[in-house]
Amino acid sequence: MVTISDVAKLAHVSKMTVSRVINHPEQVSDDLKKLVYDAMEKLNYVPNYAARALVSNRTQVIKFLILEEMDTTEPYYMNLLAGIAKELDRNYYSFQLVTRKSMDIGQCDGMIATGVRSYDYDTILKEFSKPIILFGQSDRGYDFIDVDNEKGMRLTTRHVVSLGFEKIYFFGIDLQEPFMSARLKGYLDTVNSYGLPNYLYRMKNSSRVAERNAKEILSNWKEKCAFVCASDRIALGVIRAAQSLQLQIPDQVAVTGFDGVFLDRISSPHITTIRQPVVEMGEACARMLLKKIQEDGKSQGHRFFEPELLVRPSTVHV
Amino acid sequence: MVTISDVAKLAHVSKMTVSRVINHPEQVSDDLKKLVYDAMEKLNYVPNYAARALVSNRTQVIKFLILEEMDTTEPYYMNLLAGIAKELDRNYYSFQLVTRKSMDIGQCDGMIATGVRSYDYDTILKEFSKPIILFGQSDRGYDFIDVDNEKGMRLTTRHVVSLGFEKIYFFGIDLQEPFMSARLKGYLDTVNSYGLPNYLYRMKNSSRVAERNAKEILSNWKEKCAFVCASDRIALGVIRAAQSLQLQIPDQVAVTGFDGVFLDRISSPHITTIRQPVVEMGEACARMLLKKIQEDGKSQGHRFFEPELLVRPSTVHV
DNA sequence: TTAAATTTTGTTACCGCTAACATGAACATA
DNA sequence: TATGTTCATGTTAGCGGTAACAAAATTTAA
Repeated sequence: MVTISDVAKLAHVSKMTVSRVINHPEQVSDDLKKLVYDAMEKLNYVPNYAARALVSNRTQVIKFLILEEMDTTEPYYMNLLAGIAKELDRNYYSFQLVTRKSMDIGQCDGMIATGVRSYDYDTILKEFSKPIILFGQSDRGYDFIDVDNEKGMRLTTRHVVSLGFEKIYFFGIDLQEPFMSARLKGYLDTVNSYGLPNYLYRMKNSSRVAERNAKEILSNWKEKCAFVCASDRIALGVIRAAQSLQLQIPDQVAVTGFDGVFLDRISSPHITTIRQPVVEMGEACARMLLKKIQEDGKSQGHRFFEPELLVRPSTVHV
Repeated sequence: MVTISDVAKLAHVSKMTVSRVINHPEQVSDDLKKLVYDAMEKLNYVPNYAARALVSNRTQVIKFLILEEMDTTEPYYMNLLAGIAKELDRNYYSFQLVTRKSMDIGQCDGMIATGVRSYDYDTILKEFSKPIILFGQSDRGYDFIDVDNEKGMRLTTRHVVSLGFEKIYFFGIDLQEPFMSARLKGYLDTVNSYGLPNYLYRMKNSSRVAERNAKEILSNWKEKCAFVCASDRIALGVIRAAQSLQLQIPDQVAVTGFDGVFLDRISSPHITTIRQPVVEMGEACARMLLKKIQEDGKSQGHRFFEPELLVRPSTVHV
């Protein structure tokens, strides 16, 4: 293994100068810097992060806490994880994937938490003293990253309005959480602004439940209608309901989802949905957390990502 | 932060004795051991893994290399990851999620690789000098973990035979890899053993492609037939094809999948499939890798997990 | 009883790196 | 020329832990 001492020897400088070149290059003269860089290159030097972690009293580990039941949300998280991983790699951090049960195991420099529900604040999050970033909007003053949920739902609702639908059902998730309130608001504001009536339904985020509910509504179908759903999973159920009742998609029934991760493309027909740039959001989470760690826990605020409407055959003919 | 020295002071012993209690307790007398344990408890001592990593020249990091396109396989990997994470947590290891591009970034003590194809051996794997475990069977002498693919396919094929189907299509994935050969063999051996003809199709692992192929076959449907598919994704396509042709599932057309992760339950009807115990397999991967690291790279052989047939409405009435 | 062997415990040095301080050179000021 | 002031570089010590050796305590053998 090549160490800082090897580099120092080859460059005929002290270890400290090499260390400075790496961490505070502005303090070193250009001549020496060049010598050191050349030596590093020649020896293929790679810093030892365990040593650095030891001296700076850090771990180079961050935790990713998933508080939701994972199998209801899997495909979504894999992308998020990929984004987080990408940014962490770049900074020589590694991560631990933890759940409620395993979150206390081992040390870390900070945490990204997702699937946080109201009741988690007092139990899980309060205990945690290291920097933390939430994935998913929060109204408790925590730093977070999320897509602009309200705007996303405005986009889908406006989309079906523009297609001439006047009976527009909202199929939401039965959670009293900020992201759902925002999506609901996006729907309500839009139908109100067009002077259309609203039809609110809230249910478990499950394709079967959505299928059942949609079937009931559609069983005595009379006029064309649209379902704007709070998730692709729910949209999937609605599509199946319409198909089993032999209703034409998208002419008699139009359906929109939310997320744009995986399920929208598994469905047939593909689902018009709001794409969340999940990978980029993962990167942003990691970046924000690393910055927060570096700045000694200073609050980083929040950031909403721009939602993107993907128009697909569940609302329009190709 | 509580260190080994704090414990030593409280227990009135040397640092070394504390270290020994942790790593080689058999070398310490019971009296001192008790003193040390009490002190550790009282102070809530947690070892510093960066320090340990430094002195033992390890990183406490393992990499998880995904060589497949991730969005074709996401749901599967999330579970695998969960399993790996669980076992690593227990051993105070963290991990890095890497791809072809990022695999050289940072150090590690070993790697778990998945989605490995024939051409990867000479390019990616040969370069890597640390212990490595493959997820997915291999015929190149690498240590690996997989489900018993051959047996899994025997189970689904035998299942549809037992339901009275005599025309049984095999919808495989167009990859010349050991796992596919094994699944194919499981199908062929079974139909042969019953004196039934075989019908082989191989295609991209995509529900759309499968849908198209199945539609062609089913468009002039005459007799009841079954499709044993090499993935749930392909099975999903076949089910959609049958439904769009108004064929009754499971009476006129029966369908089985493979994997039992996520997609089997997204489908309607749910898919009869082979459940792979993916979480446990992930744990096993991690355990095997840690053992290999500990034993200085010694070969660990391989392990096949038992596949489990899940019977669902895509082959039988509920 | 005493030397030798064995077990238990302590001391030292070092893993690779960096903060804090020490030194020395270059330049400005009086 | 003597005396600060900067700036660039080197020296020292220590982060928390463990291997290797040394010393002390105990057991065994003669």
